[in-house]
Amino acid sequence: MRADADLTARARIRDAAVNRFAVEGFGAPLRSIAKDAGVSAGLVMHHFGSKDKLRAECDEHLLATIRRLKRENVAEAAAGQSFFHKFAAVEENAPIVGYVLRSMQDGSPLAREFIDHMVDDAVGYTRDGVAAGVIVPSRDEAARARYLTLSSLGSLLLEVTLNPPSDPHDLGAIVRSFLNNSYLPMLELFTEGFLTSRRMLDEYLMYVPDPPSQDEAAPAPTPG
Amino acid sequence: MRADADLTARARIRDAAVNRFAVEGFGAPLRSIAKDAGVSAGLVMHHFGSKDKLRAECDEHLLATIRRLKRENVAEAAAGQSFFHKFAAVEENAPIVGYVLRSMQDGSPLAREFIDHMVDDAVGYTRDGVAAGVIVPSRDEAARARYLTLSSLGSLLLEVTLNPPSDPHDLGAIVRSFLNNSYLPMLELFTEGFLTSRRMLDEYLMYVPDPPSQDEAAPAPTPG
DNA sequence: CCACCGGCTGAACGCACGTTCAATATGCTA
DNA sequence: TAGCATATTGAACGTGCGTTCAGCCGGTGG
Repeated sequence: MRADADLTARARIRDAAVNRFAVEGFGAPLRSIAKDAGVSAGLVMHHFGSKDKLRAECDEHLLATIRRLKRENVAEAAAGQSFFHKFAAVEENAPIVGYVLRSMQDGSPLAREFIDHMVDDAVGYTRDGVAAGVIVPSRDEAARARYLTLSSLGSLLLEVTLNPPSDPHDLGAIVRSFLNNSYLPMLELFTEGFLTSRRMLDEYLMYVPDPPSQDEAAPAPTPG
Repeated sequence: MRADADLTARARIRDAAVNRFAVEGFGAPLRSIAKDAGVSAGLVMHHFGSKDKLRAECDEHLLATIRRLKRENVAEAAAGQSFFHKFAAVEENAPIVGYVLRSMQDGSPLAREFIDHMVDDAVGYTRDGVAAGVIVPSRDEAARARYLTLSSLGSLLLEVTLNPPSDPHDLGAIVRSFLNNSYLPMLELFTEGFLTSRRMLDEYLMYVPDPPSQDEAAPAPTPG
């Protein structure tokens, strides 16, 4: 609460932590974070109390940043490619993307909140798209939005996990290449589908109640 | 080598390691693995040399088991649902699934090999399905197979990471509930698509060369 | 001037972990 | 029986980590 000297020290540590966490994961040593920020490890404790508190503040700060970026880019968001479109700007804010991916990797509350936001956004986009007639309606819009979001983020997470970038700057290239490889099959699937007949879908619809059923352990339509 | 006394000790340790790794991840302490197996930590070192060697042997053993299970179930594998169908038997071999998911989570070579196998299987299944006329052809079958496999496995990984089971037996319930929630949107997407017009796909096809183009920035999934 | 207070440091503590080692028990071989 | 290899243990070592602590430095108030 003092002058800028205080704030800059805290901010430097926080940013260094975000970068280290994004690159090495949350097992990154506190001492290397401190070194990146040009301070001692003790000072980190003095300012944040513990490593967990530091991470919590990073979470909070990143969530705020993400919300701001979303608000700024909400005009450009187009239905149908919204999940990916946001990551197109990954080059400029690679640390954020890396941090979020690391959060997904260890299932932190930030990942849960981020994903829930993405699902909510997807619900809105698909609702608009369906209303505009460019997206086919679903029998369970919420389930579809969650399915599409989890598929997109999950496959990205898997790809980055299998090919981890050493330099955080490489993350942009990896994400971009992933999108390039995904775009054709995704568009094909979205416009032409995958199955030629309705048989499997119709059979499934005969077995389960059609309304949106958030269920925990319903008897699956085990074929065979 | 020797009598069953030797084998059982090694095997007990290996199985205990698989279980612990599946439940807690690969950071699980060697001492708790040893306790699960009813032996001392030193004996684990004596038999396996190091924790990494123990894990390598777990990897090897699981890959062999997976290959065997695949061979046994290959008759039941049906195109289009093959990725999921395999996991339907998750209740009986939850440790295997948990271990593989943990491997994906940290991007080990086992995960890479497992996924490459899954992609290869998907290529085969879709080829058969296309030949039989039940699956629509793709302009890049390899890319589609990889896309579908990464999406399925990635979303499952994400779901399990966000809702980690404490008891490995719960893993089956989580996977089953995930499949239940995914099945409708997946079947809808596979049979009815997502977009109502071909515009985005056609526009994309105008911009890129249509033949299968493996991007340069990404390490290509070079088969064998 | 002195006293104080917060930013800041380096050294040290304590813990959990992988690993090593000397010692003991249990066979098998000659 | 002696002798030797193997299975097994408990204690100890070394390390990396988060965290604690006593103290230094610089500015501010009295």
